[in-house]
Amino acid sequence: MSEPVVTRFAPSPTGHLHVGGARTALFNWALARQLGGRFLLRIEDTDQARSSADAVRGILEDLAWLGLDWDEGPEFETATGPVGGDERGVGPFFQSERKDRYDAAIDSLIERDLAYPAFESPEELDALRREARAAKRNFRYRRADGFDRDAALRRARDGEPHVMRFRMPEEEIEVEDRILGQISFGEDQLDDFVVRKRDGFPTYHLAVVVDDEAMGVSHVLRGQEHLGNTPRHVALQRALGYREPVYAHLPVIFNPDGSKMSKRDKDKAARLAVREALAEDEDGTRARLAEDLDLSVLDGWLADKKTQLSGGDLGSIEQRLGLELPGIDVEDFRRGGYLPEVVVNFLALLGWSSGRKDAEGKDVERFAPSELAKEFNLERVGRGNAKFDRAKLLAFSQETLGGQSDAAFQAAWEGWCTRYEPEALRCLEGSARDRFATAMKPRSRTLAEPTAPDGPGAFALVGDDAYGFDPKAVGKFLDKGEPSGRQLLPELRDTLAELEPFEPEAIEAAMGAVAEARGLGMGKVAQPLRVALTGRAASPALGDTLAILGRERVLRRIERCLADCPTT
RNA sequence: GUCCCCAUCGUCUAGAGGUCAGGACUCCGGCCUUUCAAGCCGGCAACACGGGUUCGAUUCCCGUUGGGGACGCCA
Repeated sequence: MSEPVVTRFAPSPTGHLHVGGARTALFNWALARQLGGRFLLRIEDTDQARSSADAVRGILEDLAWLGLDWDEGPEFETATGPVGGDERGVGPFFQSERKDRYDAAIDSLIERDLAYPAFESPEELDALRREARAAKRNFRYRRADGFDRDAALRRARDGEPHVMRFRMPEEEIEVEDRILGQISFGEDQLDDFVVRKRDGFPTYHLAVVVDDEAMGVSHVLRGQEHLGNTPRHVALQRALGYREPVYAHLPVIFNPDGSKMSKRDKDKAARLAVREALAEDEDGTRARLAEDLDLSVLDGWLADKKTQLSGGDLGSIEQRLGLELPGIDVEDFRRGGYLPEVVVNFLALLGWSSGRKDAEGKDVERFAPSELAKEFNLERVGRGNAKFDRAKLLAFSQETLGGQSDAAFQAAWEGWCTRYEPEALRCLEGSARDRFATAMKPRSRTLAEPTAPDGPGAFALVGDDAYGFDPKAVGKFLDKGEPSGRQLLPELRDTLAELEPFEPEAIEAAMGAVAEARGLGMGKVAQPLRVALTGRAASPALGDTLAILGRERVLRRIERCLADCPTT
């Protein structure tokens, strides 16, 4: 009888969930769903220095927002109910709480002389590595020939600082990867890696193997950067008498420039910008950043490119320095106004394709999460790395938004506003808000665009005397013509002042009647009005534009235009 | 430097010996129209190179080149 299917996502809580991690989580989730197995979430917080409770919460939130519900793992309340738990009793799911299990495994290795204490300091090892590099050699740690096991064990027991290293078998290790095929690693490139750190915590390699066994993980789906770790894990499994899971390594996700998309990209960009700003104006920059940042933290971060700042700190740097940091975290896309199902769909296509065509012979590439859960498979995961194409993501987003019902779009948009732009909602009430949302639907690629300062909805959100007039539009539609748009405005104002009801259809009809009475095309009336009301030559349909603003604001704006708009 | 992985339009990809090499995104036209969008129609654009194998290679093999990843007491 075959083992039940269990997949897992095992992030380390050192920052937000980024796109690469989200894709890994998604594929694990989809595979578990497709195979009727369980999807498990485990928090890998064995790095005491870099883990934080905030980061854990952030990752759970991001996962829940994406709709990747986990069957086992930390308990969490989502919009659709609780997720997580420990039905099979395989928890806890925080590695920091499982230390005794790792110790037991390590002890069993030590007893059988499969692991041993090593006393080199990090500095010594560093020197050895540099030396090897300089001599164009590869550094591999192997236990010395004359190693005195008893003496080493005694020194360790006596409290001398040490790590425990695993005795990597001196043989070639073959890995069967479900995506990449057979891969073999020569004995000469494997070394005695650390299984227990100086601080007593297990390393990732040890912990992952122990936990996957204890939790019955059957399929390990992870990024290709882990490929080289696999022989270590396999060797450990064999030494410990564990089952060997199915391995599948996912292609890497790239930035548009071809570099690997990394959770550290934002820090990288910010660090660069801060350095530049510092070079230009040291004191001024420091003063500006000090307003909401701890400068000692900042200096440490500047000095060590492996450290990451919190999202909040990064955000304030972004703001203070007027930068635009690259979006790589799930939260960036949420704030950017993308629907979770759009993000999920797009992520799914980064490395996977259905291979199906529709009736017209077009590739099927739009998938709801539930469809992914049915259709996803390892066989159709590609081997080539993929660039993250924001333009295509945007197109997906626009198409999805446009395909929603007016009510669904509005609900999603209001939800986004409540979280990120509550002010905007206060400018628009009742039917004006409904009309605004409906008018924005085909004009928005994301939920953030309706309220964007230069977006299609800006005209309605700005004060009646706060918008500027585009000189080109004024020249063309207000100043030119016989009669000029400007000359037409008073009549339009008077008509509008009396019009009942003040609604799109009636407005369009009334404006059409004015045009017809004067023997003009609709454009001769609509465009001047548009410019007067919005300052620009482009806006939603005329009736909608006026109805969204409402009679009062329309009249006020026409007056202002007549009084203040300069002639070109 | 060592090891590992990868290679079809600019990007994401379909293709599993014989196809006009298909689709999507981007870009460019056109239609629609009171503007901007949306929508509809159309267009540009690819098998990295060199050897094999084969009647026939985008497809199989080898090499070259190019890209990427890993070489932590991070995960």
